[in-house]
Amino acid sequence: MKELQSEYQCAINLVIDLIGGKWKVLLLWHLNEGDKRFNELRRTIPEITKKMLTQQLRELEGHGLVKRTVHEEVPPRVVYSTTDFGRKLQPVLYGMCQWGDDYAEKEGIQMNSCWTGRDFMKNKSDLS
Amino acid sequence: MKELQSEYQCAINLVIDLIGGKWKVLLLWHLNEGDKRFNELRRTIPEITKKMLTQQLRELEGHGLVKRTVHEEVPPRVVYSTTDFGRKLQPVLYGMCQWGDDYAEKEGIQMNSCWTGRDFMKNKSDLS
DNA sequence: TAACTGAGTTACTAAAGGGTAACCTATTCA
DNA sequence: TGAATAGGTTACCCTTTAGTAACTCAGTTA
Repeated sequence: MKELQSEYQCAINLVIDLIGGKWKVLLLWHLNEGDKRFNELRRTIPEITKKMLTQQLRELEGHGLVKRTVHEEVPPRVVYSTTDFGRKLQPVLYGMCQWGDDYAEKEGIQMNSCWTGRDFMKNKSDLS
Repeated sequence: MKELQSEYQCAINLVIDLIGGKWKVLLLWHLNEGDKRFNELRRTIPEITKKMLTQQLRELEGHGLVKRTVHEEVPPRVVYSTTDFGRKLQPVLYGMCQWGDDYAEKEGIQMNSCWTGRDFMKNKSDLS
C-alpha cells in the first residue's frame, strides 16, 4: 500500500499522492457512475491487470475515497463504491480536467477525457 | 526531460504528469508571487538540490508553464516566471489545495499549504 | 591569490511504481 | 468431468523518479 507522508509542504502534493496512481481517476470516474463489482471494472477497463486493479482499489479504499463491501452470499459478491468524501473531490477533478483539456488542445495531445463537461453534469445532482 | 504521453485516457492524468514532480507546485507557487532567480529559489526552498531545481524548472519550462529568461549581462542573470497559461492553473491548484487541507485535517496529517486561502486571494487580482 | 557566487552538468545509486505470468479457492454451467 | 467465473495473491522484473557528490566555468570580493 502506498503510504502517505506524515507531513506535506502543500496539500496539493497530498492530493496528487491520493489520486496519482495510473488508474485511480479512471476508477473514481467509473465508480462515480455507480457501484461496480471487481470483474465488472475489469470488463469496463480491459487494459488494467488484476494486480493493478486490486492494488489501486485497495489504496483508494485505504485512503477513504472508495468503499469495498463484501456481500456474504454464495458466491460472495464484492462491490466497490465511492465514499462521501471521495465524492466531494468531484468538482476538483472536474476543474483539473477542464484545464487539462485546454492544454491538450493547445498542444495537440489526443484526449478522451471522462471527467469533462456533459458527463460530469449528468452526475452533478448527486452532490449535496 | 519528462516526456508526456502522446495520448491520455483522461486530462486529469495529463495534469498530474505536468505538476506531479516533487517540487513543481511549490515552485509554481513561489514563481507566482513574483519572478525569481535560480539561487533565489534555492534560498527560498533550501531542501531542494541544484539538480532537482534545474530538472523541475526545465520540465515546467518545456511544458510551457514557466518561462526562463537569460538577461545577457555580465554575469548573466537567469530569471524564472510563470506563463499566462501557467497562471490559468491557479484556480485549479487552489481547489485541490482546499480539498486536500480538509482531508489532512480529517486524517490528522500535518500541513503547511502554500496555495490555501488568503495567500491565493492576494494574487487573485493577477488573473484576467 | 584564494575563496565565493551564480548557474548549472554529470555519474552513480536507491527507492517507488508498474507490468507479466503463474497460482489459488470456491462455485456453477455444459 | 472439465471449463469458466469471481476475486483475488505471489514472485519476479524493468523503468522512472529522486537523491548524493563531485565537477565546471566565469566573474567578483577579501
